[in-house]
Amino acid sequence: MKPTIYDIARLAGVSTATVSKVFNNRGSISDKTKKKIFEISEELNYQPSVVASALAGKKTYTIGLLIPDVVNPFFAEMTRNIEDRAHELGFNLVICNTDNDVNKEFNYIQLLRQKRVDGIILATGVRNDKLLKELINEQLPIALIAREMSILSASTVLVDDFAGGYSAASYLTGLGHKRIAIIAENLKLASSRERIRGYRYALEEAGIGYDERYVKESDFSLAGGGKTTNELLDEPEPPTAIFACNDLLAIGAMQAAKQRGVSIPEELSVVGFDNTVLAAITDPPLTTIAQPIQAMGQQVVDLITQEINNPKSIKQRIVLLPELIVRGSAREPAE
Amino acid sequence: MKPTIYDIARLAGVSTATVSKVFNNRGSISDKTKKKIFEISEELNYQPSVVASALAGKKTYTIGLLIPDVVNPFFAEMTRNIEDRAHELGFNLVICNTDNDVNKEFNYIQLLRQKRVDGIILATGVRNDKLLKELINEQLPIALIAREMSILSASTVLVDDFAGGYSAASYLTGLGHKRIAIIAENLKLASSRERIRGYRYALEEAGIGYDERYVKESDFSLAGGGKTTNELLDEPEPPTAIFACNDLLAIGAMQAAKQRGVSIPEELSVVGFDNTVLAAITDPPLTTIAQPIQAMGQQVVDLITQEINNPKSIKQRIVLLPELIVRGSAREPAE
DNA sequence: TTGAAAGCGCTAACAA
DNA sequence: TTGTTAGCGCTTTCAA
Repeated sequence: MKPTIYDIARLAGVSTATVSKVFNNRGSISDKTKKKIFEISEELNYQPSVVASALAGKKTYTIGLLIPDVVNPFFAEMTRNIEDRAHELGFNLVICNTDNDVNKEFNYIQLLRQKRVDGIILATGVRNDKLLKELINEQLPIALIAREMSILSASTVLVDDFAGGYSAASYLTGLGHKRIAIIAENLKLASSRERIRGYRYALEEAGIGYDERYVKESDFSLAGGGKTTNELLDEPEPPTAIFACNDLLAIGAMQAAKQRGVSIPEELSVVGFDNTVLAAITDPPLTTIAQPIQAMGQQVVDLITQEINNPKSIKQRIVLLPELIVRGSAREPAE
Repeated sequence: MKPTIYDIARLAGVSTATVSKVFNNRGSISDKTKKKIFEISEELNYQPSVVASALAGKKTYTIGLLIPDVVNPFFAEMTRNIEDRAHELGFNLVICNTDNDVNKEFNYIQLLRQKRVDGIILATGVRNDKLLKELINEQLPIALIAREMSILSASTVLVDDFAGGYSAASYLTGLGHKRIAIIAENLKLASSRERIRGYRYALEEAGIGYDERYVKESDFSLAGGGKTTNELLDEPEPPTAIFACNDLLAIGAMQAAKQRGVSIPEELSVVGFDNTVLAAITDPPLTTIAQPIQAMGQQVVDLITQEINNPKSIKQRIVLLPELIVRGSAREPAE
């Protein structure tokens, strides 16, 4: 059998309380007993049970992470950065792929509650307001990353989507483009709407009218980006530049354009969003807006652990600035 | 406070034993009490504590997953498939990014033990034999995916690397290539050696001598693939085809070749391995060897849960066949 | 069909 | 500086 605190106590000739104190670094224990306890623990390869410890009122030291899909490079990077920071602070991460499916989200959240995770990080759009309010009432620390949730008073880390949309579009107007299209992922998302607002602001600033024909919604996939691009290029006055609201859409756009013989960036400029690993791999490499994903990951973890350690700590909303990464997929328009 | 089994029992006018039985579907309880218990649980939103349940001798229903890095698309897909299957079977996944670092591996494994996970899936090359033996002795179910570990008697799921190497190389010989190079990730890995062996076998079968100058080791990165490719192309008799042992290396190879004006596939054919999402994104799209990653993920989870549910179940070693996916990065040699 | 009670491994008063 | 002891929330055996 696995050794328990009792075994250690017995062999060291002390009480379990003493052993517990040694491992938790509380109370004052003589160096001599400490040493003895460590020696014996070492020898038996004692692994204190966080299950028992959690039941006795301490934390489980695990955090749940709900994301749509780790295969999506943006979320993979998010997961990595969150996990890194969590690990630094002594927490493990339980990963949950929801595919943005309401039922899965609900199911995972229930499971995480039963596991008594110390907190939940949401990168997925949980639309079940009732559930969420329950969680908050239950005092289960919740933090949001790259997601808005107005009804919810929860700590949040986001990127300034307006600024992102603005810098993408103004980069394109700066290059001299007049017909600039935007492909957004899901117009219901606050982030999409903000990016569009930034785009619009940039166009107006450049004295270019906002033209609804150039604003498209697409499902979140390569194929979706391609399809929408074809629609755009079929217009009588096709755009000379496309700003896609994420890298995958941008790549779909590039592929579709190439397929019909439209060369990039010569005949069509493309700008993406997210700066995932994919952006460095395409040909030409993708000019895109980088989300400071590492900082974001670190921040959510810091916010949520703060709340875990002090339930009445103030909830914060942190907005980080995105950054334009110029690579090769955009340049001045042809004529 | 969160409702406990006592609250439910009291309100339902029964004992905690009865409530426990109802939730675990054991013993025989009258429909009437069952109904009552469910109603009350519903009302209080009772979430049975798996922490307490685990302490009382049941499972934690969580599995640890050690991978080098989720950002690597191959491991992201692996993680996704494993998580999906685990979730289907009622298990959660704790994700651990080790960067193939021995210390991190050790550290994570200790943490997972303390958390009393029901099992650990290893996709990373834990080189600490002593640790591993301890785990086995401790009866902690371990399963390996895409990794060999001869000393270890643990359930294993792998792809037939020899067959993979063979089919990549024989595809290239079939196209008429005579000077075919191979870039492997880490010659210490059994998988690399097997792929090389398959490659060699195909060459010999085609009557082409095995030439050591064409066998290169590279670190696992885009840059590594690029650097190695440059070395290869600098040879007096440069290869007309490169088989890279993973997609990332293959893409690095393509990028390096393009950069020096060598066009793909006209002047240089490239074949990858893994068939990650990246393969569909490059230009030209990458011809590569697909690992049946979904089946592999499912199988490891099935193997490990089998062992979790029945500690003396027989350990298995499952070998799946890879498949050549022809896209656009390889064709007949020029002259 | 139901319940009493011991125990899982640990923590935290409180006492000594 | 160390120990006693009562839980934490659940499961399970045995009895009723």
